[in-house]
Amino acid sequence: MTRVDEPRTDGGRSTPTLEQVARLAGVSRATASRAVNGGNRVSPRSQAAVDAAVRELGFSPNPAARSLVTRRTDSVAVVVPEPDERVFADPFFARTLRGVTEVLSDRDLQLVLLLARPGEEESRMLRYLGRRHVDGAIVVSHHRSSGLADHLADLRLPCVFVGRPWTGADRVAYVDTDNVAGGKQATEVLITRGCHRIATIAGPSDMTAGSDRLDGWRGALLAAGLDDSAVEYGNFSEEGGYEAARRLLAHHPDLDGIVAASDLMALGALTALREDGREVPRDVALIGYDDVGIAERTSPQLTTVRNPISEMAEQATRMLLEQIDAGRPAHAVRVIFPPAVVGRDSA
Amino acid sequence: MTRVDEPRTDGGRSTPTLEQVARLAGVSRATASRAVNGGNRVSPRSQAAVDAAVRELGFSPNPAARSLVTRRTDSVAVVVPEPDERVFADPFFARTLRGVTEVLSDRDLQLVLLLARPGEEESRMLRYLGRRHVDGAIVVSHHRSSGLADHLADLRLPCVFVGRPWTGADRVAYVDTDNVAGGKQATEVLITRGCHRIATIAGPSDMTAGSDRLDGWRGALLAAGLDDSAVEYGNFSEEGGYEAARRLLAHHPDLDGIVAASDLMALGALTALREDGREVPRDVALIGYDDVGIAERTSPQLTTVRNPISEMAEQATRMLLEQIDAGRPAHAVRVIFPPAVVGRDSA
DNA sequence: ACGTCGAGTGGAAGCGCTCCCACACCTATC
DNA sequence: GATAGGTGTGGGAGCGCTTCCACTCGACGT
Repeated sequence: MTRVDEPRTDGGRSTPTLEQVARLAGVSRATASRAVNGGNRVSPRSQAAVDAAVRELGFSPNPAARSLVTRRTDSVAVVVPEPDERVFADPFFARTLRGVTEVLSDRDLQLVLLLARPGEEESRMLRYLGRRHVDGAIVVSHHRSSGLADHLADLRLPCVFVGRPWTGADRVAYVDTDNVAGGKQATEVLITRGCHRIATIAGPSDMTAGSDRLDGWRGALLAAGLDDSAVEYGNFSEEGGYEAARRLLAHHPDLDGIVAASDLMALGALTALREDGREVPRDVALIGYDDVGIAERTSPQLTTVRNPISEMAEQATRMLLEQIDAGRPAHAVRVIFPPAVVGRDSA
Repeated sequence: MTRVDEPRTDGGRSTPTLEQVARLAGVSRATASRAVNGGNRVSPRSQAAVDAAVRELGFSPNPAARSLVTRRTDSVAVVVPEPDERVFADPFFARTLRGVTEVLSDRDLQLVLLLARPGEEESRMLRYLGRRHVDGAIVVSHHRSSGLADHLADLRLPCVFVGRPWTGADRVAYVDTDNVAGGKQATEVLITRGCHRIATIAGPSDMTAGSDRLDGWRGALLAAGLDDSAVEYGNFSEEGGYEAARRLLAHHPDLDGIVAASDLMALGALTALREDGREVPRDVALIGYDDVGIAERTSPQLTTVRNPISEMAEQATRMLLEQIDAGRPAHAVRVIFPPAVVGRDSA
């Protein structure tokens, strides 16, 4: 009984092709293709035959072959040009991602997460995008990020930025919150409260969110005729906030209000204030920014400014889908969401 | 029919193909292909000509066309069958992802992150994997997850699980830590300390990490001739730990030691103990698990058990690459890492 | 001088799919 | 009855790439 062994490379069973489906269903490959893709202009009879064949063979279309001809990949990238892994710890990022997947799942598009630290990884990422491995990209840009917006505009790849990019903001679409307004509102809360000496712990100056919030703080103070010299910078982290607060206390011992550009920095400030024997909000009123979970766990609970993160992400994704649908060229639209003060106990 | 060949759709400039590169370089498409792909069996002359043409045209190979023939996609998935977005907040996850990208970047493979809540999203994910959109998958499986291991084994898709899967553990490769040993070691710390009434706040029983650590706890107690009846379950979260600790205190007021299956749960227990007027570690010794950032921020600082998370992820990825390189069939290897107690102040 | 070899090359055959087109075949409409 | 329009269908031409194969051509042994 000499039996010729099955080809071992595939374990005997190679993946079925549309050709085989068509043959089994007794139709042409063209009809089988139509049936598989939603059944436009296919008779119920053929449709049923193809469906049965697909089931029997366990057929699933080869995405490479498909996108070779359709010129679509049915996947979009979420680009995170972030130097360190703290992004993950950042609830902002998680929510953004959820917002994106939410919208994407309606359309059966796949999400490809591209993490890239600046440098070699970033250029690899640009290469990846340049090959049009994806139909479009959502860029969660926290940083000045080496002209990513311009790069993508040059590539003519549909893309939407979450958060205004530093450069190339006029060439790509983006969604953002009005950070100037948010900084202003936060400051006004303290002004209304009767604070006279209001400091700020600003975010990194290489991030639009940081510098915009600082501008808002400044605008509110000037409008109220107050001094705007008490500024210290932090990197959005708790430690940064702690250090900045200590510097503020050293240079401006008379301060009675602090606007922090993030809840984590406010948390650090809280510690510094406590150490300095100042009670919040009695001695110093404090307001944070972001309202992503931390603010309600501090004591006192943090008054803060909330951004509609999920909505932003969903909006960005919808805008991306529009671009993808409406042919390649991107359009420099922008959508700005309003922030909202969430009053709690610290101010 | 006279065809008017006016490709306006591309705005004049369509992406260059290998054909054009070859023509410009004065070689055949075959040679151009070889030159582009590492230049095997290509004369320096041809190589230089092709390189120049590639640069001039800004050519980048079409990945769809390439994978249609090579049958590789040069990308691997990280699968996260997690019901909610807390995964992102989990430092464990972030570190895993970093470990994976670390190894992947050496090989110019792209990471595709697949998030899927059980249910519709999960079946979409399986479809995606079934189409062999990726060359392989790393599964970060926290859950009993509907027989994912079996599914993937059926698909004959190279894959490695991080954390032993509940079912199908004999059909897929996985890396894990020895959670039984970890639970045992943690418990032994308390025993050595002189605790007599040692309770545990166990992880969810639908996760191998949870049930293994519980087994370790039990084993240590029995070996020491101690009672193993003080068990409460939590979902690895702070709140869960708090509630579990309260139940423990109610049912076993004489307890003098608690082994928590996660640092977050230990944190919750810390609060419950404080509320109950018990001092840690004087009245009750407490030990956590994971050592991912939280443990050193509590007061007292948490004694805990550390897992080599990055190493696990890197190992898993390397194993996946081996599978991918060595043809399709997966091999049911397993690599178990040892946990290590990190002594701090709480026990 | 002969064969032999390996390096370098181009022709051409696909990979599996979509979609244009031509062609039936059926109603409506005038 | 002829014209128009719609529907379902299959043939076939690619999409852009890799790779098998056949071939040439110098360099080398004998």
